[in-house]
Amino acid sequence: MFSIGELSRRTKVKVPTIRYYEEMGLLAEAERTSGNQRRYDKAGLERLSFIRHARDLGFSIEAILSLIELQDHPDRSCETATDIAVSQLSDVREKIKRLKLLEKELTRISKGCDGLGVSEDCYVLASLADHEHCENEH
Amino acid sequence: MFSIGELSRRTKVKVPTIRYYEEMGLLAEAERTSGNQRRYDKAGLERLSFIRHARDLGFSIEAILSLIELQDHPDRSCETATDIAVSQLSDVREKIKRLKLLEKELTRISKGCDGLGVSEDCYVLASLADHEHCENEH
DNA sequence: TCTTGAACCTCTAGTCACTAGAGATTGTAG
DNA sequence: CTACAATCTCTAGTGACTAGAGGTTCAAGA
Repeated sequence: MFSIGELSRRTKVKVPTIRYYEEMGLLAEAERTSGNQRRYDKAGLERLSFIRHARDLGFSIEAILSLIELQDHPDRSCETATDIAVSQLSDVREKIKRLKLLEKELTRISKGCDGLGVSEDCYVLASLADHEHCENEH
Repeated sequence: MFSIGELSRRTKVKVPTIRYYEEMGLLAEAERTSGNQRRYDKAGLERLSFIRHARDLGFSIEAILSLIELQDHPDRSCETATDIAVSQLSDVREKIKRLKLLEKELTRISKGCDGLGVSEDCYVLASLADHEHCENEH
């Protein structure tokens, strides 16, 4: 059994975030000492690692809740879990696509400027003001 | 002179968002009719287009405020504007890098599942629980 | 001129996923 | 036994909006 601080150290999840996850129902309510402090065991550590990993992968709290519910009802099909992962994947791909367009435009914008003064028609500001300069939609 | 709704239509920025931008100091306080409704002209339209474009590119409200301040003091060097754009660009590149790693892992995860049931050791859940499965850091 | 109803106004509260701080209590090392 | 770090609960703040309540104004048609 270890404290919330120890759990935090082991999982790299901040203490207030752990309490927040508990409040959100991602973590079961922890056991308490006689003095009301939370104590955790291996199971708690594993569940928090799961949550942390899923958050790192960009899953929302809500999606993680579904995943956890699934874990707690192993009779159900795994399809839902796959669906959640697949939808997450398409989200990620969409984001990559958008960001690449932005990268292209930002590269163009930040290259164009000679640093001589805004009055000399700064390319950065002009580019942002005028969408016509863009080579792609966004 | 046109109304906030018309401005919204032309810039594709929602009405409450326009009011929010005004409150945040991104837009100057609009002129008002005798009945207290906002009226805008070409200058307002251009500034809002600028803001919208910058937001689309992922610039924060704060960054946009700096950019606007720069526009209002054309005596200053353009370097700051370039700096802001360059830092935005490196943010974007960092995000792309991270997302590509996630894409890889999510692809691996969502391929592994046969949909036969969570009890059969669902690959999605197992992968999320155990970081060791990852082929890369994150 | 009057009426209708869409568009406008302000204000407060909610969203997501935390983060920060106050003020009180508990656990533990020396 | 004493310090003091760590914990507790609670409230409020973050960013960039979004939603809703309840009231007012504008503009077009009769």
